[in-house]
Amino acid sequence: MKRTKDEAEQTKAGILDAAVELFAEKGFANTSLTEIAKKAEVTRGAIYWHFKNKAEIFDALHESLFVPLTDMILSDMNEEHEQPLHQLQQLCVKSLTDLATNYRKQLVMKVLMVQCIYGEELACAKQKHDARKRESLKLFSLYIEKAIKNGTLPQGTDPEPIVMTICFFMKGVFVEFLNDTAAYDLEANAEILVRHVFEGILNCSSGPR
Amino acid sequence: MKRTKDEAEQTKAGILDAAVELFAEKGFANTSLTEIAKKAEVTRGAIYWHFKNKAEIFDALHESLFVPLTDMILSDMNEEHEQPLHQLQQLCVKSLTDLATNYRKQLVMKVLMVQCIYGEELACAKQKHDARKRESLKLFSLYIEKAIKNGTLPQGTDPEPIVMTICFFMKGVFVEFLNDTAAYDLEANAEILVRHVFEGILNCSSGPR
DNA sequence: ATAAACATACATTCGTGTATGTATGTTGTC
DNA sequence: GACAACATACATACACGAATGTATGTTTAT
Repeated sequence: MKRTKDEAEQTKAGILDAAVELFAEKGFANTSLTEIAKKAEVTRGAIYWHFKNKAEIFDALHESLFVPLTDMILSDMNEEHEQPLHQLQQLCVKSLTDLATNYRKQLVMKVLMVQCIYGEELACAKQKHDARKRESLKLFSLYIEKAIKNGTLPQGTDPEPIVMTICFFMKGVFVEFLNDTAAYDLEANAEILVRHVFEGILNCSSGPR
Repeated sequence: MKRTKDEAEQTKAGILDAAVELFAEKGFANTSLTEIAKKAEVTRGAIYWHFKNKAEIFDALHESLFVPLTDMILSDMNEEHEQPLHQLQQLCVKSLTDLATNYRKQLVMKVLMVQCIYGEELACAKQKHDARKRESLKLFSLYIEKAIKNGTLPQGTDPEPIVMTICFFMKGVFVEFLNDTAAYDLEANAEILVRHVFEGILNCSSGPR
């Protein structure tokens, strides 16, 4: 029972859809290929045709998300802004509101950030994940250094604790929000939350106690 | 081969030690009772004697950690402080430095916060976990409301976004630090990090832009 | 003696991976 | 444009190991 090429792509997409929902609900390790097949209304044969194994499904989800993300950040970097800190601040707000309004992204991010454990099986995915993180850390540092040269932050400021603060905070928001999407109105509060942190950084650097 | 009572308690502790290290390293789901038994130099029979199943080992680890924690917080609450926000700030710093200097706590917290997935198997533990979280959320709110009555924060301030900010931030620090303990010098940076956030809250509430 | 504190052995389930079957789309050829 | 030849897109069936839970054996403290 061979299908046409379009139909095949459709079943592959269906498998991914079923997988991401099950992963997000029960976790990667607690989801079997049998369950995925059942939800996608195919057999395990179909899954093994399109993917090498369960880890490759995970990889496909991972890849589907991070390609558009890096594009967004890079295009933002190109726009020279006279207030680098505000630019970074807006980037943070944007990524939060984006998350809050994009259901698919919520599902995938939940799988990647809270519903999986990067052990042996996902070693390959973990490497990519860490690489992405290092990239964004560098980007953050760039913004901060720009702000120091610019004069927004005082000369001689150490960028590292600032980057750490922003990073940790953003991570916390992601994890907590994804853990129970209905518990917080992230879209409404994103700007206030981010402002809290950035005001603190500004205030702390200019006049430490 | 029956052992004396002390010896029995010792083997039970040995099982817990082996379990927490394996859980922290490879994750709860990716660790089998056979591996735990091997590391603890006992057989699975010993494990099933002391624990009903793997979930009960998890539960024991969970319980061992949170009893001292709540004690600490409650004793802190009893000391009436004239600056509630500073009190909360110091509590945050203390819990971070405490984490940074307590290896055992790092292991257990890593298991609880990043190396496990709360599915069916751990439903019981999840309930307790959530209850603890709600408690600490209430406590946080109490501090903030105190600060508002006290005048440290302006009248009419909404406590919720403030609590959210602190919560999210602390969660992020925990998760990121536990994810790679060697990557950050948390003990050295705890105070600066926390100060960033609290300064931001103060500054934001008194004079919003 | 008896029950605690395990070790050993066994049954059973579950998930994976692979091998194979099979029906259908696709392509080249005349 | 029709038909063979082949590749594709799965479904089915089976073999295998791994993990769990339990039943039972064995030793020793009390």
